[in-house]
Amino acid sequence: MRASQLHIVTYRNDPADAEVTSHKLMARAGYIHKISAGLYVYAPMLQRTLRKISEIVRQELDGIGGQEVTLPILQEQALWERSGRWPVYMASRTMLTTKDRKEATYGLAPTAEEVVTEYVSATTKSYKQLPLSLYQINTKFRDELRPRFGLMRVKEFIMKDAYSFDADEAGLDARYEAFRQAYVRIFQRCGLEAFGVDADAGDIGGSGSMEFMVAADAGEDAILIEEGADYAANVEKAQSRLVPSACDGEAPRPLRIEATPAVKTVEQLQAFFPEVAADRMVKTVLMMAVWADREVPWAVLMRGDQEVNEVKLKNHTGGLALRMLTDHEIVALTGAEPGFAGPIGLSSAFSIVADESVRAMNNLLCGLNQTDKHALDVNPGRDFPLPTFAELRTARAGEPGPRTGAPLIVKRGIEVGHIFKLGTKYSAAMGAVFTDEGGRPKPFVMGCYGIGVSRVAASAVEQRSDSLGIRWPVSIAPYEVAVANLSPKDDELIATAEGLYTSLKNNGLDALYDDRALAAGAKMKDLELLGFPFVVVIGRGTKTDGTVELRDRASGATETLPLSALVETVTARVLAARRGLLP
RNA sequence: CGGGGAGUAGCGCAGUCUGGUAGCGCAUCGGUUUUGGGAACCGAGGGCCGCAGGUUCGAAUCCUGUCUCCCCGACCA
Repeated sequence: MRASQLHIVTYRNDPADAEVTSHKLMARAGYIHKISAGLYVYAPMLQRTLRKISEIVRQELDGIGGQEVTLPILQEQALWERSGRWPVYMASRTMLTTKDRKEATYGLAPTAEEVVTEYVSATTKSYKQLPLSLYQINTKFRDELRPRFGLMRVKEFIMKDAYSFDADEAGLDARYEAFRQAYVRIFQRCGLEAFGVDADAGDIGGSGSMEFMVAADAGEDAILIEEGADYAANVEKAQSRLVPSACDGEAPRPLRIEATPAVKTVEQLQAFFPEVAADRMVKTVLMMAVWADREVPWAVLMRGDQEVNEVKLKNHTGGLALRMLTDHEIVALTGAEPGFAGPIGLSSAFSIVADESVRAMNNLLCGLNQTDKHALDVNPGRDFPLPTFAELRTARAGEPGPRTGAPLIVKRGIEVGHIFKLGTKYSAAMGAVFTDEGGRPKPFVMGCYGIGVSRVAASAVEQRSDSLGIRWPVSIAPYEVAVANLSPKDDELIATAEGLYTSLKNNGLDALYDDRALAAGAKMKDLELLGFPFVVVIGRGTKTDGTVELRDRASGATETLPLSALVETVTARVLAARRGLLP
């Protein structure tokens, strides 16, 4: 293709509202154009990249028996009521909704478990039709609380969503593993350094789930990694070994109650009682678990030097969402100002749970629901009833990992894929059954598998860019090689450039001929910003000694080659790069 | 939704405090000269100063309301 015929629009300034690299570069290079918050035009050049990513996804999923379908984006409320997810998505307000002329309410697909389960239920009646893996590459909608970072978090995005249906758990395990391996290959072929981590299943639900992360400083997720132990987990899910407190198992001392005027936080308490370390304190975190039709206040007892993990807590409560209590609610429910809640004399309105870190503590310091007072040398079981215990702590970098005890390190990551073992969550709820070998109805055993296609493109930019601009992997670059003639008025050089371009195209390369009448510097800057993996430069040298330059955008290397060797060399390079990305 | 910031030409910004004919750089269009690292000169076009109301002889500027966008938190591919 000739660059002069393409809609290429680049800018010299970053857009003022861009924060992260991929947003800045994609906007400057004209790949995206914002229409409103979280809504972007994908320009023609980006469309080529998205098409290539989609094609890699198709090849790999077809390779494990996936079949492509298209599912409706408009999904009626009644269908979501049957799975029980409508109130969940209403509570988190994740789903955009709309009404038709009959005032029937529809959700705009954030994901499609209900629709695909309905479809498979209606069309799949026998175990002989299983296993079945269906996927689509389609627009998804999420009413994000805060869209940001360019294509990273948007209201409308392209997702590949796949769903597997098996007769039993063993089948699901096999399917899940096949998808996991396909995902590894997909991200590798897209030129991304991605790795799998243990993850929370969130609103999708199910028994097991793994996220695929691209390491990048701009990533919104924190991942804890136990080196040498094959353990990596999203901080939402990560565990660590607890470092014991000095007070664990101490011989109980008599209870004391001290006046602590206006001393509310662990920090303030440490200043007030310098002899009591934070890990001898128990804080009482008050949260409201929210359902569609009710709310239940929860009190969480947590060792003073630890933090509550809200995802773990939400899962423990079974609520659809969590929120902080208002100051007014705290006073009404505990009888004390905020900052003085504690397990002693706590209202029975609260459901109470303690983190495992509290289990062995004795002689601890905590609140007793009286303003401006705290209790010391408190002993669980003696001074307040033993609560149930659960693992609710947020694991932190530096703590010993759960496998070998090697210290956890933290990395930032962008979530590009997520796979889930759903089991029978949806099929059982929606009555989606097949007939098994014994002639009995059984719910499908399901898995679901997502890849953020547009996010993959942004991640590639995020992970591989340099100060000059984007560096696309060969496999997903809009064009693999650009031929740039720096003397756009020299007929001889024009002919040379066109000849090279045609030969490269005839060799099956995805080549671009940059025939735009730009000054040499401007043209080179532009091609570097746009991120084509290889650039062939024709100019003065071509005229004087019959050489051309071959530039490798990834390495920054420039080679000078005789004109006669150029086509063969570039073709070999591109083909090698394509192969290098194959597993 | 809570807290902080911003809306002036396609993009990046100044002007607002202290009211008085709307500016700069880049981009765009025409012309001449250029052509290996974001060229030079000459000329041109482009604005409801986010929107609505108010104060004033006069509002980008002051006041009120409202919408939008960005940043920090909860959500997720």
